[in-house]
Amino acid sequence: MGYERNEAASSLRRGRSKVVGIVVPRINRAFFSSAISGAESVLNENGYSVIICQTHESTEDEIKALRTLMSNRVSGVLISHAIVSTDGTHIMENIGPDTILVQFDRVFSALPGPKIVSDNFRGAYEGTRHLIEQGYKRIGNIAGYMSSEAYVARLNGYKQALTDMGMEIDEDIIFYDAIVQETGYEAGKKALDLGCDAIYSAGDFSALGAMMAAKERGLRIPEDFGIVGTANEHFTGLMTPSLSSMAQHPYEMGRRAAQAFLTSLKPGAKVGQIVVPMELKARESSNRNKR
Amino acid sequence: MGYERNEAASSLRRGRSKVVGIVVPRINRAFFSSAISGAESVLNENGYSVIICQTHESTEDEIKALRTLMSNRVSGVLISHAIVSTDGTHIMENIGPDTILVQFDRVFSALPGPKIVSDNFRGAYEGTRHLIEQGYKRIGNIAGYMSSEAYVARLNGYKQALTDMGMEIDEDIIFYDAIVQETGYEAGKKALDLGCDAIYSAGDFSALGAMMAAKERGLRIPEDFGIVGTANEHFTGLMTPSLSSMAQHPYEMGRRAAQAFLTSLKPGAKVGQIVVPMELKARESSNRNKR
DNA sequence: TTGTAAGCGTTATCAT
DNA sequence: ATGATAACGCTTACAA
Repeated sequence: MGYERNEAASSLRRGRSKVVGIVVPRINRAFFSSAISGAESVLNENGYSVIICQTHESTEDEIKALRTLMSNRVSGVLISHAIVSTDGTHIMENIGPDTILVQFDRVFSALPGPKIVSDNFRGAYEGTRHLIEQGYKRIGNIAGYMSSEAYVARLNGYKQALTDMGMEIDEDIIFYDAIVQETGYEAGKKALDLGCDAIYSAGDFSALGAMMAAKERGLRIPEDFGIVGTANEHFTGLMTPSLSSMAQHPYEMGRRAAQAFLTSLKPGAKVGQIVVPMELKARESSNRNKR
Repeated sequence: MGYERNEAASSLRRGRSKVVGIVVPRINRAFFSSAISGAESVLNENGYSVIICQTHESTEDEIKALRTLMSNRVSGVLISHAIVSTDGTHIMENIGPDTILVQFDRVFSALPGPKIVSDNFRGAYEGTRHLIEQGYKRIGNIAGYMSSEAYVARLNGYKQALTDMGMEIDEDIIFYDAIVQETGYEAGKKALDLGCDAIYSAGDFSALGAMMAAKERGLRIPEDFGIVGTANEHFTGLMTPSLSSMAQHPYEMGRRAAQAFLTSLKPGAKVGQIVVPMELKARESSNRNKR
């Protein structure tokens, strides 16, 4: 009827806006843009708009984003924290007492509220076991930052798989803080120097770097050297050889995060931790038994 | 001083919120997420928040998104329209008279306001000329949807290059409405049947499909068949052979769109069309003169 | 059931 | 210059 609703007036009166804030390190990262996409879809269906903030992996920007969202009186915040944020106190200090906080992917388990995480332990476990089953004998690990619980879980999954399959854990062939292509390349070279014939990497870009290192030494993949990455980035299926990877389900995780927010809206309803399974995408880089 | 600003009250009073809406077909597409990332960066620096809406390539959702943004009294809208939206009347009908409208990438030149576009004509021209210079003799074209001015420009650039280099334009080897991998694959097969030894594609995914088709027939790339795509998607540099592509600059375009909004805020200031150049990334798939 | 009035916090305007 | 006041439009509580 030609009438146009004014959300600002509504928000002012109710003290809450029909808006949910999403805080991520970077929007233009496949994982996060898919998660945002999933969250936006279910929130829109339920009458909520979405404000996006990127933190550029800086704790300072994270605080700024939270402040902005608070002054917009958002009903909820879905957040995946910056890798450098080592604990969640700054989050608790900058979020309103009745703003619903949902963490996803990178979470602080000490903070209250719903958390949506990949089954990082199991994923890393399966990725590593897959390599062992393919006959690789000395499997290195490119680990991420130990400030992130997700990377800690992946490291533990890797270690557990080795133990369960009767292999030794050798700290020399675990490469910390390596998640980009360059650091993966360096880690790959060191791993080769130390006699590795395979690597499980907690990231795809670092796995790509390790593959470059192996190719550079003239090794055949997967015959001489096997690699499994993590995240199932789009490029993994397109390269030659294609890169095996533990797939996460970012779109689904975004949807779950949004749903967790919606159910938390109802008084009394409590959502705990939701674990989304990971899935082995076995491709050429680890398929020694081809044919 | 413990005081927390209420943007809702401010928006109500001023009739405008310090928020800009961004409307794109899909957030989780490399081009758009980078453009959003760029826009968000400059808007945040200037005290604006960003509300993101995806239209899923549907005109209906596009209208819904615009309505949501209007009820939030956003100061501006940065939009890249759905491919099926054939004209911009629905945009003009659903946007407030004093909301600043900025179009980017997919634009309707009939609509008023700033427009940020890639130099699609020049880009396609250079991509095609590059193939000719590499010695390919019969160059097909995978074109997109003619409802989009960007794809029309790319088609025209392709034709102009042929004409300028003294080659015939053959409508039989121009494949319309093909922008995804499957349609590119089909187009590739037909192109081969019709004697093409190269293809310029208006998209990277369709170029990938065409490459698959050529590989399937046992052709060597680039010796027997050359390919240039468009958009410089991340995977293009990682595949084997790597795919030559005309790069767009989405992050930069997002920044420019945001800047256009900010300058339009000043009364009297008019921003017209901003053309961002494209850049040839010549890789293996078209490099016949290797060595 | 339907209707009326007060008040949310900011900002523009007007009076001091 | 500084300070008081009214109004933005919606929601909710309360009255009819």
